[in-house]
Amino acid sequence: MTTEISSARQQILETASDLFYQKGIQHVGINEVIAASGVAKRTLYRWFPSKDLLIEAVMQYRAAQWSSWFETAVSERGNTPKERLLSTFDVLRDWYASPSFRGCPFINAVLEIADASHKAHQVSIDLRESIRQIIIRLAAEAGVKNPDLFSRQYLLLIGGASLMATIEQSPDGATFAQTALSVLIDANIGD
Amino acid sequence: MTTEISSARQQILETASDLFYQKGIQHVGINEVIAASGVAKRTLYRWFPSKDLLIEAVMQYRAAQWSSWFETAVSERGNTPKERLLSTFDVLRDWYASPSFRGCPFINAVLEIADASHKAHQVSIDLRESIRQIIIRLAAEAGVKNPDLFSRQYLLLIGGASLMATIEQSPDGATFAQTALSVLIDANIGD
DNA sequence: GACAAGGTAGACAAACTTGTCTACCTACTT
DNA sequence: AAGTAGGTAGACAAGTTTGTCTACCTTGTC
Repeated sequence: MTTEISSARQQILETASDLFYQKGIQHVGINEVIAASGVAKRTLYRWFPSKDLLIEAVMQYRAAQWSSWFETAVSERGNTPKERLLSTFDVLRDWYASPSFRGCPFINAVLEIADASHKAHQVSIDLRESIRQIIIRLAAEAGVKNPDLFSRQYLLLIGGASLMATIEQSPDGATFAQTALSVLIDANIGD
Repeated sequence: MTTEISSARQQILETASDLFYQKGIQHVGINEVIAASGVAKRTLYRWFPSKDLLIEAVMQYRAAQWSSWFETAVSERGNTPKERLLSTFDVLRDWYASPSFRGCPFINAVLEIADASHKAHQVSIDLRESIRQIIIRLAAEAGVKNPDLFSRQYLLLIGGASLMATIEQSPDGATFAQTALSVLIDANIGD
């Protein structure tokens, strides 16, 4: 067997990830994933005993990818803590403006699945918390007085910007958020 | 026929509205709406020739209700323009804290339907615009220098707060947003 | 060679979904 | 009375969805 065949699980995961994101989790059935990934149904169920488990695995896979991407992109921008904070919305604006953007997959999943007990819901909560921890660190470095409150306000802005990008199909939310964030930073430094 | 029977359409609309909101649009089939509303299938299809048309009608119905409720609640609070702006998040916090809260129906619908060409998507866009117009008016009254930008930042905050309430099941996002909004107001007045 | 692991195609089946239709009823208007 | 409008119960049907299963293949290990 070649490497390709021994990575059927990976192929399924990536294919499902793309399809779920592009069309919506509830709009893509497992037969579509099978057809697009080129694996047999037996194989899919061998690795993912149910659709819910596939969804969960996909969300975890995407969360790991997104976190990695975000941390890397942010760390490569800005020279000062404040710049780095603001640059996060430059990173996001690029994402929102990309042709394949179809919303934040972690927000999408929670609302599409509409079940707070689903494991994918917890993945979203965990990801938000990891974003918040990044922001707390950057905010503290920038001398923000209350990094905890600031990080929660940050989550509001990032959520709102993502929604604006999704609903109004405009990446400008990132710029509005950046402007607001700059005001919040200045209001919370130096007093 | 009694009044009750002549309002079958209204009964369907209200029942579907509740079910779609509580369980998710894609998770409720028309047979469930029929069973819960007590109308015949023939009657449902008489008034709503397809599920999509029912969804559209429901979203329009909810948008009218929501707008009315929001305007009224806001107009009854605050004595100054700034207070009125901030009070919007008091109104929203109460909503987020209510037992039946399950997210913003207009955000939910867009993400659940996952089709930008669906009429319900436009309903959400229009509602956001109507919120924005309310905020532009209040902001101008408060002396905010750039009501347009401010109103867009407001949309970010209201979207983010709704998501926080939905995903983290915490109404505190409204408080964080209120704090941020207060800073934004102060930073945009008087210079 | 025998067995295990991982793979293939796709048939099968129960349940669900949306929408169409039959047959009938009630109340109102002309 | 006849016709219209709005209503009832629910059968029917095609298509979709998730999951189970049959039959077979390839590769690697013992």
